Amino acid sequence: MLRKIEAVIKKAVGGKVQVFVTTSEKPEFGDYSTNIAFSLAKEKTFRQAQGKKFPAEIAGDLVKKIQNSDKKRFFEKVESTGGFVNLWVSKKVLIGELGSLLKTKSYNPKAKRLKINLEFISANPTGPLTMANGRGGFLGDTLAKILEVAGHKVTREYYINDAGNQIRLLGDSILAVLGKVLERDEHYQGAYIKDLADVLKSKILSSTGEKKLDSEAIGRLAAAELLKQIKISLKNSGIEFNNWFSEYENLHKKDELKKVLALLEKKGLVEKKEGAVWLKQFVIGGLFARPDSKKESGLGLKTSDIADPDATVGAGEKDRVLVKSDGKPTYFLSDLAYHYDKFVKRKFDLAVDIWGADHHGYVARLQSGVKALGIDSDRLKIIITQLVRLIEDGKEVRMSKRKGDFITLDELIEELGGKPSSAKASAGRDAARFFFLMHTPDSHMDFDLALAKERSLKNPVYYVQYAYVRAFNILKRADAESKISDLKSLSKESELALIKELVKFPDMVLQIAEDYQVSRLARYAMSVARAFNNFYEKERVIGENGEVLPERLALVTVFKDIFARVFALLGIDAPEKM
RNA sequence: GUCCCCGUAGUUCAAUGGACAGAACGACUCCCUUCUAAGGAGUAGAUCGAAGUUCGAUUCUUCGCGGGGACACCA
Repeated sequence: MLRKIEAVIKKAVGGKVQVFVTTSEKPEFGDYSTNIAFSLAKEKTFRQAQGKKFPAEIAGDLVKKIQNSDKKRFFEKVESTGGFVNLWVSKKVLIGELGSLLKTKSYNPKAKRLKINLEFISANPTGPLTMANGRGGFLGDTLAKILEVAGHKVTREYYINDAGNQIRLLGDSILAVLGKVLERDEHYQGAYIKDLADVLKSKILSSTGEKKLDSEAIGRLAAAELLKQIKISLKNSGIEFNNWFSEYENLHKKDELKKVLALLEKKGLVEKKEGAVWLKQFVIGGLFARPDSKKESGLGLKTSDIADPDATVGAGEKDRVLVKSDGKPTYFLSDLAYHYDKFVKRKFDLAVDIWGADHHGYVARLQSGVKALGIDSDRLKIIITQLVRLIEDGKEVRMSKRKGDFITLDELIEELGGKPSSAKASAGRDAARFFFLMHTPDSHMDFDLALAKERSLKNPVYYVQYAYVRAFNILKRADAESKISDLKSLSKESELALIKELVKFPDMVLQIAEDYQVSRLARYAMSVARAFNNFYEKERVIGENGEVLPERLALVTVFKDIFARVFALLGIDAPEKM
């Protein structure tokens, strides 16, 4: 819709100006508005042609131009106030838009279809998924769905760190429980380690001689076991993946790390010193120099949401170890191999990584490492989700995965709604999902579990779902057919307001696919629900004698259809009763 | 010490550089002979401070002041 309006205005105004239209926040400023007069006032060529004018004057001229060229009555009203041009779209256009919206599932048929690798959660298989993993998980899952309906091909990937120190440590931790090695401070602790020891006990104790399992082998067995549990948690949370990428199987076993190392050596970017192999960060003149920090990223992402490599590269970045003096590769090297695999071997146009805040210092390193491999770092977007702090009795509770002291995702869902196996399973999932999706990843959230539990009935998700239930009930009771064209006879304020809100849906999807601000969708759901509840209170669809008003029934039908799509993207239930 | 994120209503959070800074919860007033009141209508209530850029700054820049996080031959 935004693009259609922009096109109409551009045509009316003529010339080559960029036209940006936004939805208006207040009814007196129309349905949509544009600040084009302000931009024109500054424009050099415009000044030369028309002389210096104030925005308000220009806006007045634009209104006349638009009115004169709008023969088909696209707009019902065009006004200017304070330099803004405010637009009221005609009912005919709105209804036409809704009609075509109902018929389509793709909101951007003309879009360039990008092949996107979206990697999220990727929690080490050394313990259950935590509440914090849920934040990135819900974000990734919904972002993937939005990118898909916006026309892109998305691979949702979980990177399994099943190689390296932490796997040996996991195996060691289990041996410690079994009394085979001494307990150490750095061992993973918590009840789940004891459970794993029980499960793997006979396998470990029966292995002898040549086939005796070492820490790493045990760690790998344990990791596989934990991964099974992680997959169950993901299923309960409604988070889907379609690719599981094992570091061990796909990179280490295939010698991909060595290949990437050889590539870097060939480029002369590698140095051996102090018994280790290093990646030199500043060897190519200007390669990592700080470019214009104000430049827009290709996707129009907000720099505050996407860690900006240019902000830190050059300032603190230094040589980094790729291979340790004991001959083992660092995590950095395997990450480079992993991203080389994404971009070069699997040919993704774009890789989006969602990481927890504890990794944000790593962003610059990986970005410049990817650059060193000769890959345009604009193709790698890293989204950082800030920490979720758990508050209890007004004080922060420190969570540590290693110490086994944390709230799992399963526990969170259960607290908010009921056991995953129960009939009300989806309630907790929906409450948790909506809660996290409402907030931007930037916000440092304080999460008081007791309060969340107490307030779970006040969670906005129920408000949103309740609106859907109301619509469903009307349709069930009415038991009649209606057509989109029936909408024409609607004229009440609450009816038109709802139509205008519904029409925004595709714009919303496309905008999020551009700027990744997923929280907009949750907020949009709330405002649509509000518009519907308002309509519901004021106008009856089924009269007191049971007669059905077809035009209102049509509106309810459209609402239910679009709302179901919003729910699907958010990954929450569209309930028929509550 | 260096770097990153955050600072908005009593609370938890919103706001592509736009108009009178929005919601939810909480507080206070009203509204159930009506399709589920898990609802609707209304009232009160906020941009950490100081400069700067701009026609216009919650947003961008710089400097303070608070809170959180990261700075390994860990992952």
